[in-house]
Amino acid sequence: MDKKEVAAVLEEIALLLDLSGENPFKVRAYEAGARAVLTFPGDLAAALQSGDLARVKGIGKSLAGVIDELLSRGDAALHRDLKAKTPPGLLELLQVPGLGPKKARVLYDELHITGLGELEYACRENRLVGLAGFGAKSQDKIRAGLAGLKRYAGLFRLGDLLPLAESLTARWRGLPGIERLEVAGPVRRRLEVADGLDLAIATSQPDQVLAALEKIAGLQFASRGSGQAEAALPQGAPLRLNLAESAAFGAAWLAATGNEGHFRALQRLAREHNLELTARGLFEAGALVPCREEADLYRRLGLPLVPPELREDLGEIEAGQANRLPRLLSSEDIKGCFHVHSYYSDGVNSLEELMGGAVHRGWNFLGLSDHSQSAYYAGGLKPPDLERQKQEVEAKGREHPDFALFWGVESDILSDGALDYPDEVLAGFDFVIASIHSQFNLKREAMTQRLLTALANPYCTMLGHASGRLLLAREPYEHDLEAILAFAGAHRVIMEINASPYRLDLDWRWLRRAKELGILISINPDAHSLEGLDDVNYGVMIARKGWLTPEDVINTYPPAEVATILRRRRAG
DNA sequence: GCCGTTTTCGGCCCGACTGTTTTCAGTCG
Repeated sequence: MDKKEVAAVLEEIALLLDLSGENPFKVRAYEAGARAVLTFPGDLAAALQSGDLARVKGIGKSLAGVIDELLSRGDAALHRDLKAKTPPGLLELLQVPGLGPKKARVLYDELHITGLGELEYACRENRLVGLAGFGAKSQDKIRAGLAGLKRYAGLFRLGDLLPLAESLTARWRGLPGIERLEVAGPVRRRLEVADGLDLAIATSQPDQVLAALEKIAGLQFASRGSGQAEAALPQGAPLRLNLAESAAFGAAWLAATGNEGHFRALQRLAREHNLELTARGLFEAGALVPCREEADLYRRLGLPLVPPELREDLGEIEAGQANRLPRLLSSEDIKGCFHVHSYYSDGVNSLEELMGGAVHRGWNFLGLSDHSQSAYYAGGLKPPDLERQKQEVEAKGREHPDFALFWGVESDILSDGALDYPDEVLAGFDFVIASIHSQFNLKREAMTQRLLTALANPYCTMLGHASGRLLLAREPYEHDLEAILAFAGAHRVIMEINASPYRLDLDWRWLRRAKELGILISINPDAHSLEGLDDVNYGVMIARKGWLTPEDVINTYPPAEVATILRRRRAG
């Protein structure tokens, strides 16, 4: 077990203890232990052996024992026992917004509810009203929460589907009968959420391929039509296969990639050229025009290859005809990033490690930004912590003169729009990311005003995760994004694409508008670990989807120019 | 369960909001 897995078990123990009504301080001890494990700098097993782990704050005798069990056997008796005595389905209830351990426990004890379906039924029967601590409003809130969960059912984040797509294609390429295998569908178009995974396969033996996949991957193809087959992946997402002869692969891949509007527009264009385009191929007077590549097909229609991210029927065909498709940003253009958390707040790595991670990725700058003081739950930095961090940043700067480490902060935007430190403290940072992390339920007007007040602060360099959404988990707060973008454009406030696959916020649908307004974009991984730095790639996908070029994105600028841009904003 | 010590037991404990209450518990970030 690695640190992450150990910490996850400790967290689940905390949750299970909480559900069983244990002493809240004991619960907190396991939560703190999980954090301590996650942020422990060295090797866990070695530290356990040497006794170093027992000296870590937050890890006492009991936790050290549990960790020992986890490392040596892969599980722990306490965890097993708690799971055994917790009714299955009780954990599931905690997904519902507004339902925590206490209330979930009441629902189980009083109504014997152990799952979302039962909970929904109980709400319909009006049975929650009258339970201790429940009333009409809490029942309504739970019902709304359940409806929200249902709305998300059957949808999956790009951040889950894309790695899955990559591992499956890597495994299946080269299977007998498969001449070519490519990702298609919304995942290839880099939509932030999708209803499944589409693959396009070139083969002259579709039956043999499907049989091989059934055997090797344990798939059961529920439907199997002409050139198509569908199965449920073990991970829960539907897998749709589109099979075609190599000579028609271009059309099959294009059709399977979509979107529908884009493909239909191409079909219309084909008719204008006296051609017929279907998922089975491109035809001229009934005869197949061989197009193995999508590019062949676009060329026949008088178009350059439209990058898959742009295929949303949002003017990309017209732009292609006018030869005005943008030179899209790519991961190779990235030279660094902002919005990285260290172990000073809720990240797990040291400054040295994070800088190493940046260098390893071929970057030459990094913008460190831990949480500000009001973010208690995330270990937000008080002024003395800032002083310590500043000294370390300066020391690192001297040690690594070829690398630019910018010192910043992710400042909470307080409810009145103020930032989380006085101006004289803010003035000490190289940059400030202003973000909302609490009080999400303001009315649209008040929330917009709050955001505008924050942006009007000259020390606010950029706005973090503008909408506050969590994909498939939390809707955006109410706000007038047009007004916010207009202000940002007029006052040179940078807008973040939060590249965490849980956020992807700004939404790509607003990026062309942002560009129109002259806004500079920063692709921010919101990294809490070294691996988190790679989330920049999701930001690049979203930027491409929003037609952005390297010039639109601060991550592509050399460090000296970045520094100038940061200073310029302050000068007003 | 952990910590710290005036050392083996008492304290730990953010702040806002909501909804259920009649002074507070639960939830959330």
